[in-house]
Amino acid sequence: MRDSGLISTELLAWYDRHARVLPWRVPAGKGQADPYRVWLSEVMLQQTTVAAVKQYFERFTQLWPTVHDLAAAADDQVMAEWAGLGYYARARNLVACARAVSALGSFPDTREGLRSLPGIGPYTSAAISAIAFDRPETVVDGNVERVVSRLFAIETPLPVSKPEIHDFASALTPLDRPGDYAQAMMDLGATICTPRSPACGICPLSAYCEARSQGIAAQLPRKAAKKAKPLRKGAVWVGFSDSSILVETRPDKGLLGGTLAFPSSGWDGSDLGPPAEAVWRELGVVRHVFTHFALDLVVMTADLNEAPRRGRLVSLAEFQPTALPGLMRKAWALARPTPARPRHSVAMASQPQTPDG
DNA sequence: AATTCGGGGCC
DNA sequence: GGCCCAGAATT
Repeated sequence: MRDSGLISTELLAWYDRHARVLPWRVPAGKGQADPYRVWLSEVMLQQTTVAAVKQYFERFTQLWPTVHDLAAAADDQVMAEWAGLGYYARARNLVACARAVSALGSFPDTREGLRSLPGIGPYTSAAISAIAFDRPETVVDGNVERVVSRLFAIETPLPVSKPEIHDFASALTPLDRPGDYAQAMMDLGATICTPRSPACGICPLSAYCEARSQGIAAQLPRKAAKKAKPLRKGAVWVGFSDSSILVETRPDKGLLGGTLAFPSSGWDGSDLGPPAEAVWRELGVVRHVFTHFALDLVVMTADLNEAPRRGRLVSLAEFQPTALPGLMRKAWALARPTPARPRHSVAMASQPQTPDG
């Protein structure tokens, strides 16, 4: 059963006046979106804020203007350019998807065809289908979940309410301008129907909002309680040899999979030792918070005189700290040779350093 | 249905 | 310090 259309009509009218200007977005009525740019932005935006994505999107489209360019890129370079954005399985899937699409010749133009590609799930397949191909697919992201939960005053907590939300969202989706409509819902959620204090006073849908009439908008959607994050501990070893530094590429599977890193201990039960025999000294502790646990990582350093058991030596001239994920950048910040803490200084006393707060 | 995946910005 | 973010893949 499809909605009468009042809500989508009101929303599209609002979007025509207040749409956000974004690097991957084509203004309404100004031509058709490039599926490659839509796809790239959607993957980058998975669980990631618009502000964080912007610079990465500009960089990627500059380096690789088409899906064929990206398909031809080296895995290591893509991983290096993705470094810092998080959820690195996205980067590995990005390359795999680009190569599959390049082999096909172009992006599939249906939700089902897109859904079969690596890294493209229920949300992203619907979003690309709607935005790039103007198909009336039901696009449900975190913004839509919030907007719909409030419009219909859905009290069932997430994620149990997902099917119900999808049904309401499906009924709202218009046959005309579904791509603009999908982006309008997300703009509304991002700028007006916000999580904590929604701006109902200027919302174009306030007259249709059941939660607003009940005065409970700010309390929806309800969510299941979250588990507490455990604190794990580990060590990372930043070894130097002449003008080289010891690094490794982490296994594709698991945390920080496929990223450039310094050799580290396990921090989930496994117990790897130092990557080389050396006199290691402690530089401090870095704390890093992941999605499901926090980590205190002791940063060790040494000058290496023997061949390392694992990892590889790369010259400091070629070493690119920007290719490191966030956690390893913190370790680098402690271990990095600086004028204040030179590597080879006989004058430097071996005073213990205080862990950063 | 629950867990595993990052990182930053904002209250 | 917790919450949220244009979620997907795996179990």
